[in-house]
Amino acid sequence: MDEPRVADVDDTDHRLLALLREDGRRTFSDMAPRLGLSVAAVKRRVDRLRETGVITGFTVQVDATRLGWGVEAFTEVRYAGSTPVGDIVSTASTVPEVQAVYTIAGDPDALVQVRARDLADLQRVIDRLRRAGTITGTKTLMVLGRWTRA
Amino acid sequence: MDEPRVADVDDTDHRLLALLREDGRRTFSDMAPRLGLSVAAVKRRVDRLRETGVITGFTVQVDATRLGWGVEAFTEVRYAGSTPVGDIVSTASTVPEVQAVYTIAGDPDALVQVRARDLADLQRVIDRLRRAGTITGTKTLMVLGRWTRA
DNA sequence: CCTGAAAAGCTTAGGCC
DNA sequence: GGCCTAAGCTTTTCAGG
Repeated sequence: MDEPRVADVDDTDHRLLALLREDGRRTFSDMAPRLGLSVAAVKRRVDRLRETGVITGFTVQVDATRLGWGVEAFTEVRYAGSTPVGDIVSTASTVPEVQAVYTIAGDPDALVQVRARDLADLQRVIDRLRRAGTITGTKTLMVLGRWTRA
Repeated sequence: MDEPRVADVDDTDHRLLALLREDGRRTFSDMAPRLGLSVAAVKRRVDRLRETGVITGFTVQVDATRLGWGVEAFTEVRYAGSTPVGDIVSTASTVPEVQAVYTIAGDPDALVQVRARDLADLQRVIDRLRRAGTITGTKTLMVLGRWTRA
């Protein structure tokens, strides 16, 4: 558990990660010629990047709108100083609509990313968040549009 | 281009997507028995989910901290009413540290997610954002901790 | 229209240099 | 890092419901 915070990652590793960010299902034999390496060398690098914790996993990217989850929002949460940080996270993470919880230095205390079916659903989620711990206030930012890298 | 906003996705599709969210490199033959389908049926479903735009792609998940990008923040941006929405997005997206730009209804006008090497780097990014369009103010929320679904 | 089964070709895993 | 081989996976094709 005493691993270095920053792993040794050379330029080839960065190019490899860029290829996998573009398409996480690329095969080793697809990447090998692009990187100027043998197929086995690519596999060894990917294995090493997983072992050193640089690569934490692979996932599918889904268009939530096409699944009927068309409402996106960020809710800023402020709570009493006595509330442990973990409380808001553990409560929020049980709500399926909550995608991410960021604990923040200063004001607000946390930022909660939400994906909801509709506005009534969003309302329900916010109500639920307000019941967690000793929350003193929330402010919800409705997302109109988004641009995401890659 | 006149596709339905919400695609037909049955329960098996949802279970399939859950498996791929867990591990985007799962093989069809790994998923087939878990879904109670043949290998070919799984492939056909994945192909269909891509064609209908439900699956937009596959990607690798990387621990930015281990790559030396240890600072994460959200910057709220407020700008003059005359500034077109696209301006802030097109400017911000040219900054490599900017991970995502969310345009917001109300106040603030946008929320910019940033990954920076250190605080000096973050400062540079915020300065750059402030020079974009006619920005009237920014407020940066420093991320102390994060919880993300999956 | 949907599904499942089989075969060729390709990819991966692991040992070796 | 490269090369090799066995095992496993993907893709296509074909037949059935």
